[in-house]
Amino acid sequence: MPYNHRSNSRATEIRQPACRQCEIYQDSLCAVVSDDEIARIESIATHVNLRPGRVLFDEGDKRRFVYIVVAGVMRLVKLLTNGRRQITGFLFPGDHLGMAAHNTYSCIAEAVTEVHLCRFRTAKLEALIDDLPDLGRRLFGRVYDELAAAQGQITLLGRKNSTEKLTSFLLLMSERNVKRGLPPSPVTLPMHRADIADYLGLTKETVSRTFSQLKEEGILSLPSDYTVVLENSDLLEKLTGET
Amino acid sequence: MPYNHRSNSRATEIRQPACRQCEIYQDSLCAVVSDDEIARIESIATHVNLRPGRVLFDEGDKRRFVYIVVAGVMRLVKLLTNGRRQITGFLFPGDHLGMAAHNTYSCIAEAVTEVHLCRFRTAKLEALIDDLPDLGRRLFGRVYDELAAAQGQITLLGRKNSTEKLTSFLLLMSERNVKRGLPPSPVTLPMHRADIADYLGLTKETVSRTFSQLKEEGILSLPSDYTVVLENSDLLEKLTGET
DNA sequence: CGAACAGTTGATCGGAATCAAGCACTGTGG
DNA sequence: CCACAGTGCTTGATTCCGATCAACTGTTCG
Repeated sequence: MPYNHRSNSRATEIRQPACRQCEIYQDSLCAVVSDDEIARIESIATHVNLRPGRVLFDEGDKRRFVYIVVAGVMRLVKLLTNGRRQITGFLFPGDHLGMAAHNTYSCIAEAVTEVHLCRFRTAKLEALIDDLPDLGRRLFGRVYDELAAAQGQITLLGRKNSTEKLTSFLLLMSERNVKRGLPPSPVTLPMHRADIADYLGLTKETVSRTFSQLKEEGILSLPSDYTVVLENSDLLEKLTGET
Repeated sequence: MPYNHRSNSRATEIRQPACRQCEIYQDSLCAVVSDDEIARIESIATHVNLRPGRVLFDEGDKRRFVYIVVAGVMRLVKLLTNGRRQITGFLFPGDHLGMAAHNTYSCIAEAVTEVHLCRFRTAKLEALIDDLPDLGRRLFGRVYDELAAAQGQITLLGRKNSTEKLTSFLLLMSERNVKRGLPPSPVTLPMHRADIADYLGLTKETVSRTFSQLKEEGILSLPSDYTVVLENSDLLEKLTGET
């Protein structure tokens, strides 16, 4: 399994719900200012760990919990007939999952790597949101960001070719690095080729071929299967098909 | 132009902002209970009309206004190099557009038909949302619905073939009918074949061929280019590729 | 060691795109 | 009034990109 050698030690340990010490709390919903607010969030939080590949919830399950990813990576999956699979998103530390207007989950949530989650009872969190307007506003902003990201993904899937899809994906991952204060390259891919394929609407063979082609052209190099060095970001950006 | 013969008379007339008399207010954000709330919404609303094809705002424009569709249909568009175009969504009466976490619009908004919109200054609406928790909650629910719809569209674009795409689209339009209290069939398509193609990630030729094939198989009939009669909904549903 | 798994590479196939022509309807001007 | 240009839809012929099928490599783990 990729990535886990890096996250194993931290993700498996059950952390006491000490939000102030949590390394992601500034980037997440829990980025609150007052001690009172954080205490109230803390009081309703419990914790969950997941091994790679494990299902957190299924499409259609009763929506009892909302989660925040503390460590590791999750994937959201939709299934079609013939075993076709679409990954609608990857979730990284600070991202939340399980919020919705309906009382069932709209897709499957699975662990890509070893994962550590913060868990909230839906009703309790929603009550807290009603009580803490700042929390609601932050959640609001998040959801709109997700919606904008979804529009980007729709455009990618509907109109981009395989090279444009993969380069767009790599740039997105690189930008994630920068947001976390890391250098844009190298990019560490926590997921397998098949997951990248199911995210980009391709097959793992095409993903592999496109990687090889970009390597051939000197645009990137692959020190390992899960580490991508962006050798020419300018050229990479030109290949995304975006205006 | 399709559809306009039906909406012309109503959509072109400038309506006084009398929310209680507005035929979509029960289905929209403005579905409030108290007279005070509706009065406050009314007080910040102005009105806009658009001819088919006109651009309401461009991607990257400063986000000054939020809109609600009162009559007609809008499309949200993203452009790529080579003039490629992806429609990320169609907006019908009761739908809103222009809400976001950022201060620029994330895509182009254009009128498909003659359109009548309610318009709100971003800052004023956001202040009102802070003031009226019910309004915020309703908006919240809407956005989550949009997110779930986007996940469906992602799955459609990533993994469905042309027949599955078109049948899924027609069923979606049929369900819209039912929600508005209309019979599931016939479905009136307000947009051209090229718009359907750019929504489904196909070409207009493929859309046309797929319509012909479904007609051939007796699954639907086309009294006109813009009217689809679903002759066999059960079979149509089986063709969507969904589990 | 060998089975299982992930990734790569090669050969072939097929579905949708592309290129092109024709049809139906609409609106316009001589 | 009718010729004709413009627009949108359909249908046909061909092409091409990515899927599929298959073989092989390298790594991990029991």
